[in-house]
Amino acid sequence: MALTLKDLARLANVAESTVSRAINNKPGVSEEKRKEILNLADKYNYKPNRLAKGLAEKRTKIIALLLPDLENTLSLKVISAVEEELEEQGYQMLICNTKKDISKTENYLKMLLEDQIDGVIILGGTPTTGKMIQIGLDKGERIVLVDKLLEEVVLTSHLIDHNKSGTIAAERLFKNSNKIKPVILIGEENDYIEQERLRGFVDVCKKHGHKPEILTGINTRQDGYESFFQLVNNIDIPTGIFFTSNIAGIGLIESVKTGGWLIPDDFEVIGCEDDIISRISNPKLTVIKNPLIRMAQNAAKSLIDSIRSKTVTGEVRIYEPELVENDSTK
Amino acid sequence: MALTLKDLARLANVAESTVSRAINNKPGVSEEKRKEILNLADKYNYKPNRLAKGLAEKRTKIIALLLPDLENTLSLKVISAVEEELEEQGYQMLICNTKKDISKTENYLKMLLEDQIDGVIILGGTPTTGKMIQIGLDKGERIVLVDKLLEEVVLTSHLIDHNKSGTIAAERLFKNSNKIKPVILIGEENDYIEQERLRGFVDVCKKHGHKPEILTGINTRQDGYESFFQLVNNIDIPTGIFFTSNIAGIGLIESVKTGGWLIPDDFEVIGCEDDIISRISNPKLTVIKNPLIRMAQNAAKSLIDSIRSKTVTGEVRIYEPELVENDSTK
DNA sequence: TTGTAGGCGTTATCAT
DNA sequence: ATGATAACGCCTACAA
Repeated sequence: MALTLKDLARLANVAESTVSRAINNKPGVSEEKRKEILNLADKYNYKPNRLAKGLAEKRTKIIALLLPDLENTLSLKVISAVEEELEEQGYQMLICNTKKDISKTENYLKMLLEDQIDGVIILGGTPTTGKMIQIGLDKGERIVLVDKLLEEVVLTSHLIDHNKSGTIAAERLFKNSNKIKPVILIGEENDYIEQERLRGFVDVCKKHGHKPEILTGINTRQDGYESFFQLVNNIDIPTGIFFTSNIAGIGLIESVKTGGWLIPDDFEVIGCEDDIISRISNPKLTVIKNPLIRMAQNAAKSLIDSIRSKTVTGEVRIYEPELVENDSTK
Repeated sequence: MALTLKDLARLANVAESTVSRAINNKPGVSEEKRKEILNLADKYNYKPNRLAKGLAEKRTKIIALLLPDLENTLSLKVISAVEEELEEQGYQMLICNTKKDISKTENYLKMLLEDQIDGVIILGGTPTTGKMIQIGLDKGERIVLVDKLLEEVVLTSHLIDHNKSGTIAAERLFKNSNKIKPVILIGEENDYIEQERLRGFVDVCKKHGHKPEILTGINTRQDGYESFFQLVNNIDIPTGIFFTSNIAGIGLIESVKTGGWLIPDDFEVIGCEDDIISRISNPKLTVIKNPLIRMAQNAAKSLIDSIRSKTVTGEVRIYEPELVENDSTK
């Protein structure tokens, strides 16, 4: 069993409180004693017990990261970014795969309330209820949102301007010619993010005198593959396609190629997310890149800041997506 | 602030110890009182404090997952599998990205020693020292290894027969013809896993009267792309290539195609790991698949088992890789 | 500057 | 079957 603070006190012939002060760099100890105690602590490799400390201080230096799922590399990116930031600050991270199950989220927020974790980062796609929001309010800034819009309450949020993704994509497609036929493939029709992208895309198309063809429910590779058949009856060359799921995009590209068409000559396509899929695809995809890593880092930072300072900013930061040009556009 | 056990005791007009017994389903409470207390607990939504419980019981229901990095989807798979298993058992998971830094590993093992976490799962690639091993011994079965061979000490381990990966790959390449020219591309030459794969591959080649061409240090896409130039001087058709890095394999395939050769007609290739890369690749890669998810699940299970039962098995389980046939072989 | 003592929320030991 | 009470390891008034 490891050394405790009490042991250290005995060894140094001082009271526990003195050791505590020395260890935590708090005033009220003579430099002499502090040095002595610190040396002893070092010598015996003393490590404070997080549990006891947490119990006494009502903070644990652990934060929870709530994710909608653990399926795509996106989650990994966020995990990695948050972990790195937290580790630097001496915090630890609990992963919660909500699988979009709302009760999991609730459990973690309860832990927050009970001082068993210091804060929560919620990634977009994680479901929430009104009840939780109240908790968020009570606890002020100990919840931060990443790529998740919550209208009912003001929480520190790091948001992506998804509308802009749509506009950037459309504008890129019209860059070379106004005569390109615009198509957009989205997933869940009712999803806020997808709606924003769609809106941005449609708006720019209008500006160019076009009304884009809109295909919804395109999530999987198979969906993407089959979506081409819906376009094929009245094909106009050139056609420009923006899809919000890269894996669906891969499917689309396959069927475009199978049909004997060329990318980017006949079809120009733009994907969402600069990931392994877009980089491996042939041709390499031109994509709209979201600064997720930066967002996740900042989220972790702002969370820790607010835990430390106990201030409530309710700050909302908007991040701009950007175009990454590759070979699927000309 | 949430309700405590003490509050509950007051509400029920009983002693704290009685509430504790009731809550934890321990004997020594009349059914009558137990019902009453449980009802109260439910009504007031009582949740025991993990920290206090951990402090008193000397266990935390938290385990640490030590990873070499958070770069590839492999880590995500393991995280996901372990998380799922633990969640079912009421455990939580702390992610530790060691970045192959040995001191990080040590910190977590120290936490183990200090009862701040209940167990550790170490994934292959994470560095360890002799000192830690001693800790492992002291603590018996609270450490389990996944795809990591530790010869100095007997710990519960879940290992992959990487040698077999090599033999399966080679045998598949020789399946259609004995005249195929075997090539193997590996990464770090001194890595145990890579050596095993190489050994298995070479052995089978020998059996077929061949001595394979061996290229080492092939890790990145670029490496893979360039590796082809090393073969190109004396090309024999057909050639069969086994690479242990899929991303390098993608590079190789690109340069094969660029050279005007066909896969699988001229070159048959086999990769390692059934992942997003192998599935998206064109042609879809025939690969050696490792049952990592199953291993990770079992590791989590065996860890919890040994925590619960406090028994030491030192069990070593070997998992067999298997061939997944796709379109990069004929 | 230093020490004493009570508390954080729970479990466990010993009486009753 | 119950209830006090002392741990668990640390922090923090308050006192000296």
